[in-house]
Amino acid sequence: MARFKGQAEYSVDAKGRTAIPAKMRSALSPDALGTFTLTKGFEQCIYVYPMDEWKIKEEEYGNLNTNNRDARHLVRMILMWAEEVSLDGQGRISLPKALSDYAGIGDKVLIIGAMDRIELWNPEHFATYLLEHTDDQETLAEKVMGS
Amino acid sequence: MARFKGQAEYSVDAKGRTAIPAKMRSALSPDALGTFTLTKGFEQCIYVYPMDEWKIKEEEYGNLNTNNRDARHLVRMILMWAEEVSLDGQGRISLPKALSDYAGIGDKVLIIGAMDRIELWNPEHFATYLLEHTDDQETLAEKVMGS
DNA sequence: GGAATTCTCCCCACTTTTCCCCACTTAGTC
DNA sequence: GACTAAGTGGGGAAAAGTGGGGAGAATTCC
Repeated sequence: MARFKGQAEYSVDAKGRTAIPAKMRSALSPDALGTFTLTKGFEQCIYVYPMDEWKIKEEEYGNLNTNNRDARHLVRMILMWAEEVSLDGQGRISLPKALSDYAGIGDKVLIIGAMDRIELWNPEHFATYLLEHTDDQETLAEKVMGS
Repeated sequence: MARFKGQAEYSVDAKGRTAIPAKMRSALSPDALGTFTLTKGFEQCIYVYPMDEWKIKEEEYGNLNTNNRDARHLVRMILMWAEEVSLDGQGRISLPKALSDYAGIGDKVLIIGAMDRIELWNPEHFATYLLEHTDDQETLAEKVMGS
């Protein structure tokens, strides 16, 4: 499993391309073949899954019971936004317009490593997000991992 | 498990590099391969985990369910600050800018051994921290380890 | 159906940063 | 007091990030 971490603010050029940090590229499994699936993330960001990780997610969605209205809806919502992109010779990907609109990404993007995925944020949105979630780490850690 | 101890005030050069004290380097497990993961510590310092220790932490985060809002936030908060660095030929690491900004580290750094991790402090911040936490060791020991 | 436009992708070029290596200074040891 | 190891500083090659040109495919418009 890929383990992404770290943060970086990169620019998005006029063609809608942005580089994936070298540190994260080197964390990629060779199975990913330089291909990612981008999709709508929670909290107005873009999730970037390496191909191999995405396969696992896809599997999970495939196993949901499609007779369940909520499951059906969830799968639609996730898949309709999913888009496959590949690294170019310079280690960049190009952001699909629908997704960068959703995330409000202009000419700057904040790239965050979050375990099995990379997240792309509008830097200002992220700052706001941080202000709205000020729970300190100790409390959170206790809530989530405690016991 | 590595057991770091001791303290030292070292300089940070113009390129943002700082040496890891030889005493601590020799306490490293060979499994760490001279690689560390730096991350945001409590009380405005930087935590430095040898790679082998970090792997254990990472494993825990990887098992969290990212469909849970709090878990998602926790993973972001921790991993976005995590950065992997390696010792150079002279036994130094280079401090990522985001972290040295957070810790307010300029051209001097206080290096403290703290069991399984090393901590990096702005020397003045640490002095202030000491003044603000004047409970004497006996009282503390009783509070924490008593009974 | 054909022409024009747009879009995508690949390649090249430039700038900045990072990393590796060499060298000097200081401290500690025999 | 010389030798060895530890800490500090800097030069230069290599890699990473950024921007843009141009060929070819796809789309649109007439």
